[in-house]
Amino acid sequence: MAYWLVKSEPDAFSWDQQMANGIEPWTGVRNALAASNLRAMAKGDRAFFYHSNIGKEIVGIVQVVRTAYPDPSDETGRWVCVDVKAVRPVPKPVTLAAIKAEPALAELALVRQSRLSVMPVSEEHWTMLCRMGGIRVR
DNA sequence: GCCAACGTTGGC
DNA sequence: GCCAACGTTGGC
Repeated sequence: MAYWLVKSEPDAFSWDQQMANGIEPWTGVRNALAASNLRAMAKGDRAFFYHSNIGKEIVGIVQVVRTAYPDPSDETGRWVCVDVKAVRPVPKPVTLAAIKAEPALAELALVRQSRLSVMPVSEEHWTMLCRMGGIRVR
């Protein structure tokens, strides 16, 4: 199982909406690198749900329930989306400031490439971020 | 195929 | 609201 981080501006689509809806298509990705990350997702993979611009923190965890398929919001047919399901909120949201303050997370794509909206997260980073968020791991 | 101009994202 | 980073577009 692989781990990811996906970003959303809460003004456009928030974690509260994700939890209310349950399963939701993750649409609107229009960046080649982010799209290739979407294509690499497998069913059962988990992803952090991050609020960009407002909040700037990891607020929840979702699970991939459908792998990449043509994004219905894209009329050119060139871009893809996946379906994700809300798994659980993060009890103590992990802020960008807290992530930047942790030297072991300096290599995280969220820090290194701030404009990327879909990115992989290593298992080590995933575990660390879960613990920072108040989720017991193993 | 290069690169300047321009647009967008997202942190501050 | 500003601006740095970076992706895209279009002239040559």
